[in-house]
Amino acid sequence: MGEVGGNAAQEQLKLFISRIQNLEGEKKGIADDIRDVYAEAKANGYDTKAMRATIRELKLSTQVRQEQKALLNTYLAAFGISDDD
Amino acid sequence: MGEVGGNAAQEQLKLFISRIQNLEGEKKGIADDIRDVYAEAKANGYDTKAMRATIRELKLSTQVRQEQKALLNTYLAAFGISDDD
Amino acid sequence: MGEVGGNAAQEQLKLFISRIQNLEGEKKGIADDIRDVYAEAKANGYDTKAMRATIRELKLSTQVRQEQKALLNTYLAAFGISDDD
Amino acid sequence: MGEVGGNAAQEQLKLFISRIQNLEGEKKGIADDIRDVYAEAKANGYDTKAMRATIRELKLSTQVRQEQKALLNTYLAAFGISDDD
DNA sequence: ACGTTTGCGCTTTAGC
DNA sequence: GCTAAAGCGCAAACGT
Repeated sequence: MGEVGGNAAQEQLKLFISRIQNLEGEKKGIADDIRDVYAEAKANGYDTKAMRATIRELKLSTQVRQEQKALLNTYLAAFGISDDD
Repeated sequence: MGEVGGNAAQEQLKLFISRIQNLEGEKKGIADDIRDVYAEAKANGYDTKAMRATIRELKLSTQVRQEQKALLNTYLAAFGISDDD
Repeated sequence: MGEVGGNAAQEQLKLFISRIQNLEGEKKGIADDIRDVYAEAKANGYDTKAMRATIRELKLSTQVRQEQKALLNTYLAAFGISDDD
Repeated sequence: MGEVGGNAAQEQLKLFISRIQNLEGEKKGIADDIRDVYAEAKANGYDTKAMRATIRELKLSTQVRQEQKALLNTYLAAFGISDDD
C-alpha cells in the first residue's frame, strides 16, 4: 500500500535529474543560438575569428580589472585594513 | 550624405557582438541554475558525483558505452586486471 | 646606513615568490612532457582516451571503485537501467 | 615463436603508461615542493594568500599581453597583412 | 577539524 | 581529423 521510502527517494532523484536534463537542454539551445549569430555575421562579411578574439579580449580585460581590485583588497587585508567598498 | 558605409558596418558589428555577449550571459545563467540544482540535491542527501555519472550514462548510447568499456578492458588486460566486478 | 628591515623582508619575499615561479615552470614542463607521451602513443595507434581511463582506474583502489559503481547502479535503477553489461 | 603482435603491443602500451605514471609522480613531487615553499614563507611571517594573489596577477598580466598581441595579429590577418614578428 | 570556496587540470566540444 | 578554447569536476586552501 502506498510507496515505500525507497520509491519516494527514487522519485525525488528522478525529479532532480529531470530538472538538470531540462536545463542542459536549454543551455545547448543557447549555444546553438550563439553559433547562429556567428554564422549570420559571417554571411554579412565579418571575420568571425577576429570577432571571437575581440569578445575574448573584452572578457579578459574585465577579469584583469576585477583581479587587480581583489589584489588590492588582499593587500589591505594583509595589513589589517578594512576594504569595505 | 549621412553615414558612411564604414560607420554602418561598425554599428552592425557592435550589434552582432552585443547579441553574442547577451547570449553568453544567458548561457552562464543556465549553468548557474544547474549548479543550484546539484546543490539542492546534495542538501537532500544525494551524491552529486553519482548523479553526474548517472546523467552521463543516460546520455550515452548503449553502443558507444559498450565500445568504450570493451576498449578499456582490453587495455586493463595488459595489466592483468579485469574490470568485471 | 645599511638596509632597513623592510627592504630585507622585501628581498626575502621576492626570493620566495621567485622560487615558487620556478617550481611552477618545472611543473608545467612535466605536464608538457606528459602531453608529448600521449601524442607519441596516439601516433602509434593507441586510443588516448582509453589510456587516460586506464590510468585513472589503476590509480583507484578496488574498494573505492566498487563503491562508486554500486552507487551508480543504485541511481540508474531509478530509471530501470542495469549497468551490468 | 617469439612474441605475437598482440603481446608486443601490450608491452608497448604498458611502457607508455609507465612513462606517464612516472611523470605524474614527478609532477606531484614538484607540487609538494611548492606547498613547502608556501609553508616556509608562512613560517617567516608572510601572508600566503597575498603571495598567491600576487603570483596569479603576474601570470594574468602576462596572459593579457600575449592575448593583445594575438588580437593585433588577428586584425592584421583579417586585412590580409602579414604579421611576421 | 570541517565545511565552504576558489584555482587548477582535464574533458569535451567547436572551429578550421 | 586535428588543434585550440571553453566548461566542468575535483582537490587543495582558506576561514570558521
